[in-house]
Amino acid sequence: MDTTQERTEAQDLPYNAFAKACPSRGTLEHVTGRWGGLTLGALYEGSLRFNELRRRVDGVSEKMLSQTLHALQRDGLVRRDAQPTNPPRVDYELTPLGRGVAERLLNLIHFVEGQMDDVLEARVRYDETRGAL
Amino acid sequence: MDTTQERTEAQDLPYNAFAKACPSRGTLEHVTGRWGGLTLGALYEGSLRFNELRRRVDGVSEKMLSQTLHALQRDGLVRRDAQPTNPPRVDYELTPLGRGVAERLLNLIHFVEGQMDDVLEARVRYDETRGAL
DNA sequence: CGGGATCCAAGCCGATACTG
DNA sequence: CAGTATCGGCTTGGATCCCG
Repeated sequence: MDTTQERTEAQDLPYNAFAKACPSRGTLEHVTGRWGGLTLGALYEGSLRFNELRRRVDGVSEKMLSQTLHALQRDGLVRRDAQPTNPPRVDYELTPLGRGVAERLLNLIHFVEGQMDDVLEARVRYDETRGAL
Repeated sequence: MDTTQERTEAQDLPYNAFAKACPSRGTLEHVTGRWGGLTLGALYEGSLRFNELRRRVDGVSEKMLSQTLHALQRDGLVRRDAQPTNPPRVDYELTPLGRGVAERLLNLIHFVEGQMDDVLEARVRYDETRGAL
């Protein structure tokens, strides 16, 4: 049990996202960023080519997808497999580490999707009371 | 069938975050946004006051915390409990819905924290090969 | 203490054009 | 097909000041 009131909540763990300087925050932001999560989610079903991915992640621009992919690749979550053919063919797939992240992410995504009716209802109630002012 | 080109695009599932127009994307962004995840995570252990929360979520500004809290409250994930005392006391706590989201979020956060050594190592490898150019 | 309002810098991100 | 480079608008988000 916890006698001290100062809980860092992870005295035994080396990384703590709640601390400003922790590097896990950066990775978390790549992963939960606007396109990071959807990109990892899309790749969970299997490897995809650049433009396939673009169509899957509806609304992402070339630039942002490219940027997102680079960040994820650098963090070791995505692997890039380029064949020097003509026309070029480049496949992106999750690393084992990426699969672990994507799994948790999809878990969250699906949960939220499943609760959207409640969320939308809550919004209406909120806007009724607050928006009336 | 769908003769018009304006597709509501979720014939089998009610919500699909991969579709550009799906409202779940908005909620997902509140939840996975820069401060949303950490805020929900911090509240998972119990209700907190505004400035307690601010200290927990290291680095967040008043403005962003306030903004984040409003969005989460509107989505029905956080409840605000204000006592009209002097000085004022306002407690924030998760709703049952918020607990469900926070659980999945913490799952992701802890997983990433646990893999940071691998991530950092991957970054070094990436920078060695690509940064050398 | 618990915020709201404002100003301003940094960056996110899309559109476009170009390369291999 | 698979990207990179650049420009520019719009948003994000921090700092500051203010109020109940």
